[in-house]
Order: sequence, then structure tokens, then C-alpha cells
Amino acid sequence: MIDGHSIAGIIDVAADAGVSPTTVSHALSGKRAVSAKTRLKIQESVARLNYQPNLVARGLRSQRTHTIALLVADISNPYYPEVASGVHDVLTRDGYLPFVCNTNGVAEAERTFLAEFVARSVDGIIMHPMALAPAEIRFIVGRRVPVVIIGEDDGSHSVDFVRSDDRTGISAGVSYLHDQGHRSIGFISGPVGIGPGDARLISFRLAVAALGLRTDDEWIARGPYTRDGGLDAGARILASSTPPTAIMCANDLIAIGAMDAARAAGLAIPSDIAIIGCDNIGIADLVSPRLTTIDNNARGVGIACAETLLLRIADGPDAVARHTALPTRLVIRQSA
Amino acid sequence: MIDGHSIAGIIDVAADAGVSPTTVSHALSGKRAVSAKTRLKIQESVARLNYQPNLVARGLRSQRTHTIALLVADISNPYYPEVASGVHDVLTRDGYLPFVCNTNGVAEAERTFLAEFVARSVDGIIMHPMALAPAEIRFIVGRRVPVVIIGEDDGSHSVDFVRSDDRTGISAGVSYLHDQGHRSIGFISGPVGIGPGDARLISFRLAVAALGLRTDDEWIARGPYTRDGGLDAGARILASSTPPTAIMCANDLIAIGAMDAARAAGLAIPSDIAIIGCDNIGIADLVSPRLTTIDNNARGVGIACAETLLLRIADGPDAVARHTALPTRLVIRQSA
DNA sequence: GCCCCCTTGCAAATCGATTTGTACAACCTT
DNA sequence: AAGGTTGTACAAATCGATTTGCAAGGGGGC
Repeated sequence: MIDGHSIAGIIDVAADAGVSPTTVSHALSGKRAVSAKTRLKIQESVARLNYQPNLVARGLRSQRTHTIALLVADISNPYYPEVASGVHDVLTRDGYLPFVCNTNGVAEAERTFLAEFVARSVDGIIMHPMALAPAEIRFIVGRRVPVVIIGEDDGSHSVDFVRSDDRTGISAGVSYLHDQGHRSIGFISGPVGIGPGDARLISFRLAVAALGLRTDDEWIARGPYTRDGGLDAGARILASSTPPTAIMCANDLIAIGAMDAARAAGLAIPSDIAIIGCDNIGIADLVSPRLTTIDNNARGVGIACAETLLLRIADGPDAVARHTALPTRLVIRQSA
Repeated sequence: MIDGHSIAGIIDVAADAGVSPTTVSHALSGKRAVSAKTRLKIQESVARLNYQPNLVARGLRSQRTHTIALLVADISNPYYPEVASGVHDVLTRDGYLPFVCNTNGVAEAERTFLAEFVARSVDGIIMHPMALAPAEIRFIVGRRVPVVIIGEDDGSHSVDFVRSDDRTGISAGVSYLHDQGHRSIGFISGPVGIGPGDARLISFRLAVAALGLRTDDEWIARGPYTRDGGLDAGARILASSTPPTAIMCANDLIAIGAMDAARAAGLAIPSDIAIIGCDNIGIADLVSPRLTTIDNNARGVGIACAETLLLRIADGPDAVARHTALPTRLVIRQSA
């Protein structure tokens, strides 16, 4: 009895119950009526033989594999596991299983995986493209398998998009600082054209302008999305002629670097200078002081992607595309 | 031309090239000889029609899906993405695609997913069990699909195991503290019977005894694997009659909590008290002072699991089981 | 009592590839 | 020149389920 799971097929069940495979299939799927008596017999046989339908065979015949693919840049980047977790929870509840693959942001890898997903007849793809444009994705995948793209939409009516709306959270952050009495606020963004920094800087400028606050170019700095990047940029801002009393950052790593810079300058956080990050990665709650930051709701993005995909699968390829923007929110801790 | 990918099957390719489907299959798989001339014709047709074999159909016939499953407790726990990344990189290189699923440590979820993997004919399973014993896993899965288990082996000769060997790293940590002049070292473990804390505490005791150091029960504390758990336990140790000059912790979150406790007691790190964590999660490099910790080589574990699984697939179920223990290593930063 | 319809179950086709058995030809061997 | 070997391609069976078309039996309406 090494094998808890014998290799019974639907034919074995049919033989055991004294009916045809057809009847077994109908009894189990409910797609056609089966008398209560035979259904009972079949259920007994199923239990006795420990029958489990071969899902590969089912997938081939029914053209539905109940499989989806999640394609991200790097699963070990703390943002993606949150997304994956949301996707996973929604989809497994409906009997889907997710393939999870990394592209490392390489265009050729994105193309290769997409083609492989099509060859494997996945029922849907959720993807955060780094190198491919939505049009090319659509071209590779074709109309047969639905795609939900994480990121800014390109106005297309045939692809679903989900993104988090940085504006709401950043605006809340600026308002919060304003309420605390801050009138001079700086911002550290990422390198030009790379990542979400540009969009977040724009959101920041809008929010500051909306409150009628003064801005100063010396209070804006850029650097890589790392702790060291934040340290450098933060030091530059603090060295300006009249430094701001608060700094917002394009991500949490930069914010942690900015805290280093503040400490190095002998400033106390948040009494001398307030700092707010972006992303609310797990780390944010573990540094000292605990980082006030903007939660971009990664898990919510995953959930929304999965739900959007399920709707698309149900509605077919001709339904109008959904473009979802999830609100972000300020998480107030100790650094501001 | 919305569809970059037409729906050509092997029959279409055969018709286009003027040969039989059999010949196409053999030309592409190389399992039987095909003359150079026809092979060329076929390759042209494949390219023209953009043919990609349906991998579901192939999987059904060949009984190999080139699919594996990775079953973990929680993909958003920073340990697992590292493992997943290692698994992913090795397996995708060989044409496998990984399903990634979470169990949240619930026994019933572990059982359900294992059964589903079998039903889907995955070629292998890599699993970090939380609630199920190896024997039960073996029982559910049967002999048909190979399993690699992450964790302590149970002496079985039929299941492959991979684990990281805490002893090497913890011993290195204790030696390092000893070299720095510490003669009284405490340890904060997790709750009894849960997680890796017990094993790590044993390794710690062995290392301390090997150096002939004195131990004191007041220097050992337990608590949940969280920052707050570390704060509590750390405070208790520091309140003992003669507190130690260094504390090792069963994981990094506990270590961060212990640093909080030290600060609360007015102690400077590492001059007044040295602290060493375990796991080297991404956070460890971001707290202040940067946490000295023991890297358990999560990515290496993933790589080893994948390689072990590939070997098992190649060797068949009767080959002797491999039990691998990967060395851990001390990462020296600022907290010790 | 006759006819029709509805329920129930089976046989056979199907999904799209791989794999096996076989036929035909050409080329060697003796 | 007869017999044997090798190379090449095809037809048919196969993987394990779902799905469709059809037949037999039972019940109800008129």
C-alpha cells in the first residue's frame, strides 16, 4: 500500500459501477440528468476506487485547462509576491492553478514565455510588462487567450488593464504633511524615464500646487531606487540653501536612504524632518522610526487582476475592456 | 491581422508540406530519421504557418507535461520568493513551467493541492510541508510523481530532501562572537515545536558547548517569530541578573525586536550588546544598524530542489533518495 | 388505447499530438 | 541473381476524458 492513489480512470469507475463512461462523466459534471440511483452507485465507485479525473485529458477535450499564467519581472522583488498572493487566492478558489514566471525585464524572455503560455493553452495571462508594448503582447498572444496587463493603459479597447493610482495616496501624503504644519516639502524621484518615479513626481507636483505650497528646484532630487540612492539624493536636498522640513520619496528604499542622510546631518525624525516613502514594502514597518509610507495595494492589484481575468473569461473576447485604477492610501507610522 | 498566432495544427503543417503528420512529428522531435529534403520542407511549413505544438495534447499522449508544482506556506513570506526564484531559473531552462501555490500552513490545503497536482499530471512536486508528515505526503502522491521535500528528512529512502544546515552558520556566528571577546551569549528561539527555532536552539547549544562557554537559562527566551516577540523576549533576557553581552536570534524579525529592546534599555549596538539574526531576509540590510545574520541560502535551496527533482525524473522512482544539506554562512554587518 | 414526449443511458466521435507497426524502395552482400 | 539490411514515410492505435447523436423505456395527455 505504498500507493494511496491508484490509477483508476473513468473506464474503471464505469466498469465498477456497471454503467458506461458517458454516464459517469454526466453524473460527475451534472451536464445531463442522471437518475438518483445510478448517481449513487457511481459516487460509491468513485470513492472506492479513489477516482480523480485526469485534468490533462479534460483540458484537451474541453479546451479549458483551468490554468493561468502570471508573468512578472522578478518574483523575489517584494512587490510581486504580494500581487501573486492576491492572484493566487482569487483563482484557486475557482479551481485555477497559476504558473508563475520571471522575465527579469528582458524583452525576449517576455516574448518566449507568452508564446509558451499560448502553446500550453492557459486560460488567461496576467502580466506586468517591462519591455513589451501592449500592442505587441496582443499580437503574440492573439485573440485566443485573454490578457490582463498591470500598468498604465494605452487606450486600447481590447485589453484589460489594472494599475494602482499613485495620485490618491501621494495627495493624501502631501495633505497630511500640510496638516502637520509643513510648508516646504521636497521629493526624491528615480532616474528619468525609469520606473514609477516620473508619474509619482508629477502627482506630487499636482498635490503641492493644489495646496498653494511653494516649491523649490533645490528640493527635488533624483537617484537610483536604492538605499544608497536615497542617501545621496537626501544629502543633496538637505545641503540646499533652505532645506525643506519634509521629504517624500518615490519608493521605500529611497526613503530609508533619506533617513540615513537625515541622521548623518544630525536631524531627528520626524521632529526635525519628516519622511514619507512609497510602496509600503514589508521593510517599512521594521525600520526605526517606522516608516510612514503610501501603500500601493499590491495585493489588491493581484485580486483585481484575477477578478478582471475571470470576468473576461466569462464574457468572451468581445466584451469591452476594463481599465481599473485602485486607490492608494497613506499609512501613518512614525517617520512623519 | 489581430492574430499573430494562427491556429495551425500538426495536420495543417503536414498538408502544407505534403507529408503525413507522423513525419512532421518525427522531423520535429528527431525520434526517427527523416530525409534532409523532407525535413527542410517541413521546417518551411512550420515557419510559414507559425506552428507551435499543442502542449496539452503532447502531455496527454506522452504522459509528460513538463510541469512541476511548488507548494509553500505563503509566497509573500520573504523566504519563499527566493526559493521560488532558484527553482524557476533551473527548471525553465529545461522547458518546465512551475505552478506556485500557497497553503497558509493548513493541512487540508496541503492535501487538496497535492491531490490536484497529481490529477494534473505534474512531472514533479517541490514542497515545504508545514502540517503534513513525509509519510502522508508520499501516501497522497503515490509513486507516480516524484516529490522533493524542503526540510528535515525522516530517514526515508524513497523521498528526496533538501534543507539548509543551520548548524554551520550558527556555529560560525558563535565563533565570531567568541572571537570578538564575548563570553556570555543568549538565544531567543520561537515557540516550542513550531518552525526552525528548536533545531536552531540545539545548534546554538552545541556550538556554545564546543567552545566551552558557560550558559545560563536566564539567557534563553522564547517568543513568536515577530518583531514584538523579539522585543518581549529580548527585554526578559536583558532584565536577567547578569545579562549576556550578545544575543543570537532564531530569525531576523526576532533580532530586530531584540534591537528595539536593547535600545529601550539604553544599550548601544553593537558596543554594549551584539545581536545576530537568522535568515538574512532583505530587511536585514536595511535596518540600523545593519543586521549581522546567518544566510540560509534560500535561493540555493531552490536550485538544489530543482536539480534534485530533475535527477529524480531522469533516474526513475527506484533510485536511492538524495538528502542534501546546504551550508549556511554568517553575513557580518554592523550589529555584531 | 394510441401517440408523443421526456427521461435515462450508451455508442461513437472528438480534442491534437505521439508512438508503434508495417510497407515499399534502394542498396549491399554473397 | 537471390536474399538480407537499411532508410524513409505512412496508417492506425493511443493517451483519458468530454460531447453529441440516438435508442429504448416509462409516463402522461387526449
